[in-house]
Amino acid sequence: MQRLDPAKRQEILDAAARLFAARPFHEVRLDDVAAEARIGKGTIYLYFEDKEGLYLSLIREGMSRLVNAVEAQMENPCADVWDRLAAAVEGLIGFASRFPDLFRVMRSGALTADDPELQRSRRELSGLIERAIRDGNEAGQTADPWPELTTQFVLSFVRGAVLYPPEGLTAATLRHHLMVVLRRGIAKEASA
Amino acid sequence: MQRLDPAKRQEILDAAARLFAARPFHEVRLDDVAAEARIGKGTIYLYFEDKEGLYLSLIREGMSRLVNAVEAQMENPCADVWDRLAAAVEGLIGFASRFPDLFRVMRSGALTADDPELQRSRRELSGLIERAIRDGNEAGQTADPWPELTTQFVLSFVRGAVLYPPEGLTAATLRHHLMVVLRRGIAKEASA
Amino acid sequence: MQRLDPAKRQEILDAAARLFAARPFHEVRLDDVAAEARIGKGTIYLYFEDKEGLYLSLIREGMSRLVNAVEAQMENPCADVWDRLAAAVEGLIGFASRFPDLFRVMRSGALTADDPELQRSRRELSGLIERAIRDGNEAGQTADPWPELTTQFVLSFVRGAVLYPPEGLTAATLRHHLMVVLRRGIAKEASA
Amino acid sequence: MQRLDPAKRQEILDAAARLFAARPFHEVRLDDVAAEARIGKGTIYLYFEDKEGLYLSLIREGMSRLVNAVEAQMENPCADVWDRLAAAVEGLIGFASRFPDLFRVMRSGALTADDPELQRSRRELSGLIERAIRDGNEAGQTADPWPELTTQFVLSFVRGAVLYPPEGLTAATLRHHLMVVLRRGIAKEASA
DNA sequence: TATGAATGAGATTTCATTCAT
DNA sequence: AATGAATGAAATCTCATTCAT
Repeated sequence: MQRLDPAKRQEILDAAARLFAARPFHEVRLDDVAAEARIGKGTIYLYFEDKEGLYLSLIREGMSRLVNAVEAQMENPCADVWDRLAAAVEGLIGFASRFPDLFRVMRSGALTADDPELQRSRRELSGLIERAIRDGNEAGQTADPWPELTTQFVLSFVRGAVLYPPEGLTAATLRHHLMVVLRRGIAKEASA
Repeated sequence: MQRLDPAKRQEILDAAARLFAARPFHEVRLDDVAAEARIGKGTIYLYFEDKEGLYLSLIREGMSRLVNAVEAQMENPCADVWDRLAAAVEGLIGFASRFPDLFRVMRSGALTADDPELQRSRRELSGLIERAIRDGNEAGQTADPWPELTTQFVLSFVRGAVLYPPEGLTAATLRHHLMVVLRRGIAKEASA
Repeated sequence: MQRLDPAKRQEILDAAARLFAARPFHEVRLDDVAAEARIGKGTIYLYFEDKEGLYLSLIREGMSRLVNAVEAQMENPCADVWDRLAAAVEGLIGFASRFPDLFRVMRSGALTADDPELQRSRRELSGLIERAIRDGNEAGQTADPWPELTTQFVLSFVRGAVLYPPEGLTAATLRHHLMVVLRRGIAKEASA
Repeated sequence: MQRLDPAKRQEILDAAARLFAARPFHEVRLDDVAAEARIGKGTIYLYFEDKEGLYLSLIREGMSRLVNAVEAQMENPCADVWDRLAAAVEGLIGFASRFPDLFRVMRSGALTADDPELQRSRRELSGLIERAIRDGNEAGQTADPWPELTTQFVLSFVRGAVLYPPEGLTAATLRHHLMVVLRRGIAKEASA
């Protein structure tokens, strides 16, 4: 699956992202994907196992890129806890605005329940945020008895805000409000 | 479409909830639904327009029940803001634990983007929580510049916890933790 | 696979026999089978797994009927060796003329190499003829050092004569000539 | 279509023989043939019209070689009838053991019913054996009322033995047994 | 000449929906 | 009202064939 033209492979993935973002899986025809990518229908099968394989590749590679993006934003591990959390949020929101279709598909969560590679990515992403909180707990900056829960909250929040954005919400406001609530919510001394 | 045996109709919905919770829409066959509900396949068409109609009914009625549950919990409008928010959270979590399959389907968000009735329900649910926060703002108990976002936060928190529950999380713990974070996050005093 | 209407199942098999007899497997479309059987295309899948399953069922059941036909012809086990062999040949030729399409498909031998049920039937059919020859050997009527080989010869001969019949050949002549050659070929005292 | 490298053409035919011997026509992909012959898929089309053309060439040329082989064995026309028949049998069995795959494909009889060139070859092959028997009849060595059927018998005998060989059968035994049965079956004296 | 990526016609198969019972 | 056999439109997928390199 590494032969052939990687650029064309990516074009197919891009086309698929646009279509899967706009319609649920079963309403996207491979004919449409081929037309959107301006290739023949059979060509898809040179690059992907089948329709589900294409969908999974899209999500897997998107998830992997998202993890990398968040990791890159948080890269300075010595940084302050709040900086690291802000970086994580920035990474998530930045990814969502740079690849809105892909993010939409990834977050719709269909078909992906039990793919091991995806579960690994999900745990990796959660791990990045959890670790920041745990470090904060140890450093005495935060006092969060349920870091996993807070992590899910951050991820769900960004998801919700990006998929169903309230009227007039900017990325900056979203980021700011999330950080405010988060800071107040789990800081050691309730911000006092 | 509303006559016939309401109990049988509900059995079909229950069966559908179980299956749609476990698999994406296009992997659930009406044959499966009929078998799960122990009725003939044709019977589904006596109670529902078609497959999508069944799915929409499931979500619509679930959403409507959820709104009612939350509303019932919050019914005393004069109550303290925190009591009202706690009641809302109680309503959400209670519903999610009583109807886990249904909640899972409702929160997966597939196929439901543009149904007007659903949008109304969603706004109604959000409205209940938003109104409590706005009342809190006016009463000087809370100081939240973005009630809609905070509402989204509450819903996301429950969603994340229910769909991807951390090991060993109980409903009581979830409720408690959410209320702690919420209180710290938007209480007036906290920003004093 | 035993539910549904067995008569309709047989009609599908009959239609398939006609088409598979006239064209090789890959040139027979399920559309054609459905049209020939005057049913909808999907109905085939109610009665058979898939195209190959239909083909296999056709051959398996044909083979089973052929074995029964030959067995029935030979049913008197005390009979003279030559009578039994003549009966076997009669059974083969009779089956071939009663079900020419089916026989043609069965003998074309495509796709059937490694089906266990078919191998069993084939062995059973061979066994009937072999046993007659071995009994003949023991009774001192025949002296055939290779009963299996002779059995294959009988089967191949009938196959060849039926699939590629020489100009002007009648079933009676075929039967007569085969028996003459066979009798002379393996009788104990070379007919002396 | 006859230029290009004859050795490569033969390699393709050999690869095709191996594959067509193991699987029915429609299960052999040109991809497989190309891989087996270690050439590019497009190259096949330089040497053959299309897939069916390749298959027909394989059988035609195999049949032609078989006829030549049998002809060569029988080349002394003045020889004794039994010697000529033994030579024919020797030619058939020798060919079958030297080219088992090719023989298997040729004898499976798929797709070749109405090719004129093949029919000519078939008649030629039959003719060689028939002529020997007719000469034997005229010379008073044999007394066979149905030389065509006897020819069919010889061909069937070899076919059956090669396609479904009994345990432990050698070419020599096969040849010997066939000649014994044949001699008894149609010798003049035998009917005296 | 040789290749194998690309193609798309056309095959198999699925499954929501219908309807005779 | 209830059923499930029957249907066929429409989907996925295959693979012989082409053609730019």
